[in-house]
Amino acid sequence: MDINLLLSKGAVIKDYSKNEPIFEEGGFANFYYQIIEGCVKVLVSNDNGKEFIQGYFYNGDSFGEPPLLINERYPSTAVALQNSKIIKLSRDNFFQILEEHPSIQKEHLELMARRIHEKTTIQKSIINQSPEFRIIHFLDSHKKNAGTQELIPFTRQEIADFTGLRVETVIRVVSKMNKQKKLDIIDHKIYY
Amino acid sequence: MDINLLLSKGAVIKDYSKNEPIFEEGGFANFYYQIIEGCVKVLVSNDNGKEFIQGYFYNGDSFGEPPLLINERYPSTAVALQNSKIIKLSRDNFFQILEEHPSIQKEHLELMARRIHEKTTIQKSIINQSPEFRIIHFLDSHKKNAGTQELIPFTRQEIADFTGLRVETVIRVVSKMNKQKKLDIIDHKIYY
DNA sequence: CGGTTCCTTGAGGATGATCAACGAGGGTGG
DNA sequence: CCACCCTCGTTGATCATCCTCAAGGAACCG
Repeated sequence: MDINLLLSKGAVIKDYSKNEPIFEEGGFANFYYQIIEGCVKVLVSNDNGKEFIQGYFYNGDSFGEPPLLINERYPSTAVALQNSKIIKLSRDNFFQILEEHPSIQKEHLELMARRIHEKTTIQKSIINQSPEFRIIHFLDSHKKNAGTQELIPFTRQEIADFTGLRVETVIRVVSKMNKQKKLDIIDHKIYY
Repeated sequence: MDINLLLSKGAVIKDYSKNEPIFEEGGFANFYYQIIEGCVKVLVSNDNGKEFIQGYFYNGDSFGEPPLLINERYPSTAVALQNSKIIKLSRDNFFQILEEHPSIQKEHLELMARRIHEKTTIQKSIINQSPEFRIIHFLDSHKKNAGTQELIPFTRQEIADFTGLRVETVIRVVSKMNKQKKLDIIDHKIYY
């Protein structure tokens, strides 16, 4: 969404430092957040501290809208992965923008639809049980261009957190896939 | 959404018989669907035919919008659980309604937000691994009123399909929970 | 060079899936 | 009314698999 529009409605730009939480699981949703510069991770964690990554968000992305739209508590936590500039707008003003700009509302509707679609395919890959299947789905969904082989910019721990697996499992599966020529590992880096 | 409005835009009412598919995984999304009378199950299935239920939908509910909104293929399948009357509207006319009625668009935005919220909490309960945890989450989310104990109107197979577990596991966990007084089983029926 | 962070390997164990078999109830048609 | 067939619930035994725990190696960075 246009930053000037946000500012004109009273949005403020806030700096977050690396690892600083932006909102936390269980808290009420009072703001619309959009990244101006930096990177944000949204995750749910379970009782043992194991975390499941919902997504990474970058410049221009908004995040955490669903609880804001339905006046619910956050089921997830958002933290800055680097020092980041984030613009935040209060709920009332956000709703006002949606009302005044149907095209923005439409954009958000499509965005929500896209997130649901993503979540459904992720659920599918998780239910399919096999760790290899889950990892392949993760790799596929993070490829920019089909066809060409590219470096995967994620650590094994991150892949584990995205797929709900454990690091060791990811390492073993990935190295098995390497032997089967399903991907390449060069200097510990994964190419797929 | 108001049925007369849908009809005025050229929607048609179609009868589906029990177990008849309404749309299928992999197919393109061309219609908006809303139930007039009956019941619909939306599910994803994996390679072994195991199914994971996304949700049941009843009178007045719409379903299958996300792929329609973003012009994608269905990741899931919808089937009628009983003989049902369903009203369907082509994509173009659906979009036209959204444009002409911002309040309807807003409703759908909120609906999508609610679905995301649900999915996130379900993911959370699945990642939390323990079958008991998953089943408790399912039971909680299907209770009408907190506080009072009510009959759970689902078979063990359905609970299994909602939670991604196997029937036998559900049976064993539920009967363990019964022994631990976390719920009651009377005449094979579950009260929670 | 010392400290992170990330990657790797092995052994062992827990647990849910799988397979097989059976019981119980409800509805239907002969 | 009874025999049959469904669907649903139940139980036990076995198995495969991923998690857990523990330890150490490799790469990177100030």
